[in-house]
Amino acid sequence: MISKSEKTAKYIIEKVAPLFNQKGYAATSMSNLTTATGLTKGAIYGNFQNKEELAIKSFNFSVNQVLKSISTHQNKNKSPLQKLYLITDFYKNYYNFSKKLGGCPILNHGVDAKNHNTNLHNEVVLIINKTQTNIAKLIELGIKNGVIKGTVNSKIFAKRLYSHIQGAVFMAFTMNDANYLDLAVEDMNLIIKNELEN
Amino acid sequence: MISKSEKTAKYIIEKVAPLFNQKGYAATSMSNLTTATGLTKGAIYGNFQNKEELAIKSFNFSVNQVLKSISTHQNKNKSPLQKLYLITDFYKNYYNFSKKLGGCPILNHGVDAKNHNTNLHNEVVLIINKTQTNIAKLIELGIKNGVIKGTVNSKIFAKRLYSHIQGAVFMAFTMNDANYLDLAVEDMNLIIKNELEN
DNA sequence: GATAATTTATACCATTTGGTATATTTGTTT
DNA sequence: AAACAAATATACCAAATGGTATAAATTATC
Repeated sequence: MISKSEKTAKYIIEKVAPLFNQKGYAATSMSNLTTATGLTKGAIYGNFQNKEELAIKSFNFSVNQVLKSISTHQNKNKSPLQKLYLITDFYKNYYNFSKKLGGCPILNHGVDAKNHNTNLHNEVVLIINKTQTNIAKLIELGIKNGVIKGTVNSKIFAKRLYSHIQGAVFMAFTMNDANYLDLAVEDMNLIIKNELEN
Repeated sequence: MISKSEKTAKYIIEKVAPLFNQKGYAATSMSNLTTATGLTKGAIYGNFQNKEELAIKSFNFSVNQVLKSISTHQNKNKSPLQKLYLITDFYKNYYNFSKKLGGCPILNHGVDAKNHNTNLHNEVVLIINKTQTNIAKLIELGIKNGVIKGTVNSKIFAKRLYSHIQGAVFMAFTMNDANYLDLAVEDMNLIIKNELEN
């Protein structure tokens, strides 16, 4: 049984997550939150300890939207190598996808939280590490299966891949030009082919 | 002859630029500016129309620090191809370099200004376009000189290169790990060698 | 349907916000 | 040094800040 407050808490997060994503932690005011939700401060503070807790839960909500969508996309193929290609393929549409979330939560909170909220920033670092670990695991599995070269350093490759992606995400949003993502995906696919494939 | 106010205006910008860079436009308050400068609001508003003008001039100050340093670094070699390598080489130390500025002004303001100040954001776009054009020009010159393949699309290559760099900058700062820059530089040098060199 | 418990709205708090008008200080010219 | 101009400090503004105490309304239990 889902309680009333659990429902409103979820409702608040959904309405508020894009705001934090766009404006950042410090620049998102309580009045921004009340107008976005149509609720009052009483309702918000009744469901969350403070602005920080709400911001962190909102960030995790946004990130989960991304991670779930990547995961679904990856289910199209069983091979670890093909799953890597499905990651890059996912980012082809990431500009439009993340626009609905108010931009890329990793990029935006990564830059913003660094100087505004340590706990939120730690959360960003956690997610990045988790994602990179998942990429590294795919590579390790590919090596085990014999489809990926055994000489590849999986952790280093994951860092390179993720860095490459986030660069394109930043450029796409800042320049309002999704082509940066297409170019990066092309690059990454070539790198995967040349460096990973056996 | 340099007037008193010109001197203080410069002084204010120098003191204030790292703040805007770190905290972003909206989250940097007037009191932040007065404590950072040791001056009062009267002095600041006497030299700048408003917060926006100060923020834009601060951004341009920070960016010029970067551009000047790249330019100096590039003077080490005349060849357009080698000048490209000197760009990637510059970014090897960019983590420590830009830390002194309060982080990468392009990255930070690119993300922040997008949702806080249109004029400031336009300034960021301008600088990125300018930088990419300079890279493209180097490539064009290299093609003319016969050291770079004539088949290369200079503008596309500039986008790829810049995107790659900024991704590493973002990751280095967010993860507090300068190694991302080393990895990206390695990647880019290889791409330059394989795709550009005749 | 009355009572108790949970959830939301209201009213308020001291502090801070960006910005301005004016007073004071500083620098320059004669 | 007097008079003037330029630059900075002070005092103030209404509005907004994050947060809280409490009142009102809603929901759940019996």
